[in-house]
Amino acid sequence: MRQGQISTTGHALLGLLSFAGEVSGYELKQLADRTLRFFWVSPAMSQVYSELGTLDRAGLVEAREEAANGPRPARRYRLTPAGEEELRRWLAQSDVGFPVIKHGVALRLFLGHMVSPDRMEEMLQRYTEQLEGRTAELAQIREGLGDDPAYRYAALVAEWGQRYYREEAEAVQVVLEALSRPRT
Amino acid sequence: MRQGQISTTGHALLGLLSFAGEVSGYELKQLADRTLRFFWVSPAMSQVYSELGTLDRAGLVEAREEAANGPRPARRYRLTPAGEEELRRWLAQSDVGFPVIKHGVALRLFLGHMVSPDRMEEMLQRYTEQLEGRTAELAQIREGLGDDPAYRYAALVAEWGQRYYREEAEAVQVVLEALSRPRT
DNA sequence: GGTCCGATGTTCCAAATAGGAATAGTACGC
DNA sequence: GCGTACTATTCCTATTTGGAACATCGGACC
Repeated sequence: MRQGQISTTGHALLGLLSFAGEVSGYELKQLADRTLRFFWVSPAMSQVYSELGTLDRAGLVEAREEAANGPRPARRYRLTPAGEEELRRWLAQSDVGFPVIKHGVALRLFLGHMVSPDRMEEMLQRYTEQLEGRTAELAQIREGLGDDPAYRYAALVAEWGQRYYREEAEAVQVVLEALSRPRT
Repeated sequence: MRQGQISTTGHALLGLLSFAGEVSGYELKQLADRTLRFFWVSPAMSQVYSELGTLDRAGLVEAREEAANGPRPARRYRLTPAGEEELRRWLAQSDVGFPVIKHGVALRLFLGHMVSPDRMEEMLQRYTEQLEGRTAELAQIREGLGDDPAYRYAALVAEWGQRYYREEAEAVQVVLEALSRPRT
């Protein structure tokens, strides 16, 4: 939890800023929802703002107040050289924990002895549909990235994600089949 | 976040208690580390105890103070009928969110433009090793479950997990190959 | 022109979670 | 008899979540 002062979320936001140029907290949250969400928890609105405050005080991002006479004034943030340095340092040094999953479907399957077969099947079916939706979303994102070398790594992650969703869908089918077989 | 008074973690603990019989907070945490951890966040020690307190006050678990003259006295908890009912209700009614992953490896791959190729490869290699370790752990657990119908669902989850780890390992290999190809 | 709606933009608050440190008693090997 | 590891619980702090509340702007619509 402790690595200097900046949390993992803080570093993730620095990472997004390294793509984004100059954005408001609101836009940063939207960017997180379009990217981070697929492999990390997209931080809450409130956390985006409080984290930006922390990063600002640490000199890792720079805020620019928009002219008050323009449209909707907003504070826009961008990465500073110190911020980029900190991000590189973190990427090089921080230890990479094993992924943590909060898998509600697996949790409920685990407690299957307390769930009606109908409900279980419905749940798995619904998950399959959600997976299709996600796959489509990700496919569209992947397409949008093209083969622009600037998005090389994002593309790799998107492809990994698509693979994962496909595999999950298959795994669910296997479970459904196992459940439909009468237990010995 | 709000579903009566009991959090998701609370319900997960109720679920574990439905397997465990009568256990102390410490044992419950250990059980969570051996089971829940593979598909959910294993709650912190402190949270296990505070959650047990909440569940107790709600009448969903029952505490029994061990005789003070015995060995290490411990408060042991077991599920009450009301607790089982609540668990069934929750399983039947609560909505099942799409899984959330905190995937440090994917996060760092996403930010690959700021990571040295060596570090990236080392990280992916290390993840592969961790996956092998986890697969072995899970295989052992799966074996321990045998084909006891009492553990039917646990076995399904364990098999799903093994599948997932295998797939992750393959996906990492694909990424490693893509990275080793010179970019066009 | 006025009015409603949805998107933008930010702050605030309460609760849940995470991650350990601190504290103790007990068992067990040596 | 002593050190070490395991059992057991409590406490503290920081992080994270999930929204409500507030305000402003741009268009759509009548």
